[in-house]
Amino acid sequence: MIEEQKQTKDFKWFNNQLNVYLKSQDLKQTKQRKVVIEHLLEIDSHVDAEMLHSSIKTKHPNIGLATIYRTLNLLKSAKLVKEQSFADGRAVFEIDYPDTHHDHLVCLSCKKIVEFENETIEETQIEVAKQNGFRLTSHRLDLYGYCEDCDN
Amino acid sequence: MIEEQKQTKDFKWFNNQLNVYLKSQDLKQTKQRKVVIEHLLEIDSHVDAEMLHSSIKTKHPNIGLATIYRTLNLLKSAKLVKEQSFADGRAVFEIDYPDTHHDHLVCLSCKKIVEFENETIEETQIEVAKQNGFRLTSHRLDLYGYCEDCDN
DNA sequence: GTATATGCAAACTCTTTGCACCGCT
DNA sequence: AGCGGTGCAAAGAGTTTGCATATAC
Repeated sequence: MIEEQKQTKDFKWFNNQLNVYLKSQDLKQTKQRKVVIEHLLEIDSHVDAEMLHSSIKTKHPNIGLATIYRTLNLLKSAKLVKEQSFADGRAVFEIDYPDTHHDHLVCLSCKKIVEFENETIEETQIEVAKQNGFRLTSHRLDLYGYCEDCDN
Repeated sequence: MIEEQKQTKDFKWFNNQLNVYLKSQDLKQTKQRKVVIEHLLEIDSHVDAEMLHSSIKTKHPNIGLATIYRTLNLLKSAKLVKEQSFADGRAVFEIDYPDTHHDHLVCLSCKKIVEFENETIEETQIEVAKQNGFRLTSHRLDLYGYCEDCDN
């Protein structure tokens, strides 16, 4: 129940953010876009377009993959989701809650992903960029290793 | 001249490493593979397959793109090159000199890539991992922003 | 001589786009 | 009513693969 409340709350917030963006760009809210948001929030971790589409197809078999891609790109423009591309070429998306930047610790054995934040690393990154004449806008840090459970 | 000596030296080392690997796997050394290595060393930075192919086509118009891909994958198996995919989905390759870890600063405008090393970040990463019960084995850090030339 | 490598083109995967129709506002 | 959105299928980009031929060992 608590989960459900949280999801409803997030959905309202997310949907509201999107509406603001849509209005500012003279775009429209649609059933399909709401469905994509619902499923993004339900999954609430890293998904690729295909996975999201399968998840949606069960209840909404008529929503096409192209709409998923178009909606994800729209949400990207609205800065509501982030895109990351991994070594195998697939693009992976995750919700971009504002003011909640985090990096990833990935267990190579059980694939568990732990999110973390570290102020020292963030600050040092800005400094490194500055030293090289760059103005930093974003970064990506993934740490790979073995978690307690898997490291014997 | 110094550059040329360096390249020759690197080529011999690289070629030798590859020969060891090829023998261990009952594979063969070929003209094409040597050409790919030469050009990889000459470029000596991040290349995608297409760029490498253009660079090679001038002198060796008969070497196909498929061979470039096959050779890059071979070198990856031999742990002589690393593959990274950046935000746009293209796979980018670089020579993997042993014991030379570095991270990347990427200009979002001109796509220039600057390599850097930072001891503070490396140490903090190990600590963060430890705090989360992880034993760290590797990591990937990409900083995105705009370089001096592009940031106006 | 035999197994691997190559070149070419076709196939494949992921993502985007063109077009006719649908549905917000 | 009008303009943006959708679904479908086709087109694109990047990469891999099948096959006949060439070549290293």
